[in-house]
Amino acid sequence: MSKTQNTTPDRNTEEAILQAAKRVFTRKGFAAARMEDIATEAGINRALLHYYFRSKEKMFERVFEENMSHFYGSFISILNAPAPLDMRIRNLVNAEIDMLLANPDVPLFILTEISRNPDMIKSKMEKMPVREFMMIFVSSLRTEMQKGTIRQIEPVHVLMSLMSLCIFPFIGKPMFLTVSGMPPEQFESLMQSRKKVVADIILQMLKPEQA
Amino acid sequence: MSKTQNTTPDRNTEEAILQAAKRVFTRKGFAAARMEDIATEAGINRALLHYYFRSKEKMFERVFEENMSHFYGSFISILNAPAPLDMRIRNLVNAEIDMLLANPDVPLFILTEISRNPDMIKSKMEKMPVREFMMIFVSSLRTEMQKGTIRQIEPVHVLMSLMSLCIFPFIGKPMFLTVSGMPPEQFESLMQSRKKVVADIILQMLKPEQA
DNA sequence: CATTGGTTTAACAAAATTGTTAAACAATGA
DNA sequence: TCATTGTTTAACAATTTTGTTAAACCAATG
Repeated sequence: MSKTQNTTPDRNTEEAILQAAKRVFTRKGFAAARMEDIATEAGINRALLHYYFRSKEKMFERVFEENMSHFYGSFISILNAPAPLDMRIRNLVNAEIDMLLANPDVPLFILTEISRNPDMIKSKMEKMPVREFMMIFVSSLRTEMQKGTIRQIEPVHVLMSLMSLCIFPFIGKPMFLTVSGMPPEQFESLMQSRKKVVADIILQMLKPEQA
Repeated sequence: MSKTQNTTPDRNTEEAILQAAKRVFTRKGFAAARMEDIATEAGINRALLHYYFRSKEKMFERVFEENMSHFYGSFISILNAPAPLDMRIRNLVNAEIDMLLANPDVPLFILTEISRNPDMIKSKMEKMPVREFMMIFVSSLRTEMQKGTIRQIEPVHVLMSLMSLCIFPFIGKPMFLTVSGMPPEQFESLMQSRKKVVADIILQMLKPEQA
């Protein structure tokens, strides 16, 4: 919110509200988030939320779309870059984990909302080039298999493993910290070391059999 | 609900309500679940829910505890069994994936509720022997490392990978099906084939270096 | 310095959701 | 068959949450 009032629509206020909404929705999900929470987070009162965004649903849509971009955005560009497969995988894992460190609550948010409103995904998904990404990835694997440079393996298991290994630790973080007794500050450095671990696992999966 | 009314408290009705509550809470989470939804699912009306369980919170607690047992239950017994490490890992993965096939919505439910109410976990967790499980697992890995039968590797990464590879596909299922275009009926058989894939990955992680 | 126009708010209204109660009901046993 | 007792419900009350509005406010401009 701007302390100094303007005669033109206040982009800053709108943006500040949207960012507050993003924080609250992303942490709590649609159903548990209260308009009051968002107003407080933005430092204003509820009526103003409706002035800028007519309803809770409309605000949520904006937040969902932004988070969707974060979630899928990191994939896109990397696998197009012309580089050896192993480097592309290492780059992908690094970018993905960096994105997750910057947006740790996004995966649980996205997957929860999708599970609970599966129809939403259909429409939103079409705006995102996710399927293209999948196809590119799968077909580069198949090409390498033909050449015999990697092992015969279902590409779907490779992709599923890659995503699982990167994303799950962030979804399971609170449980993991409690169970392990690890101090929260240490989590980031664990994820940094995890970049190499994950990439190594995936490349090991692909390595031609030898014994 | 029982069609025939009794003069003694009706265990069946109570149980039927609890099962209905479990289905609804597990699919929608606490905040999005409506008492009305649960009543409808159980084939009765709302007042009866309060007759058996005073409040939404109390019903939820029962459901949460049951789901918590499912979530952690499969781990416990297996790693105690005296068998070679590789067999114990294969058994663990098989049991875990079987549990998930029977309760596909449980992980997202548990992790969502824990994220949004981290305090709850502290108290509930103490009733579950999860930490013990972790300790057993970690120390058996360390023992093998001492003996040189497995590679030097952070046990925490092994455990984290194991859980990620098993659990994440169920959390990401709706997204995954949409993105891949795979028909839902095929998901179960994918998970069956995944048992071997996951166990192989973990054992590969542990195999002494050789190249 | 008064008017103008966007901005902000407090107070209010409407809707959705949870929780309560008094009375009807159905099976059992006297 | 009638009274008893646990079961079930419809109607109601309370609370929580979302959405609306009229009026106050403030900066810019003439």
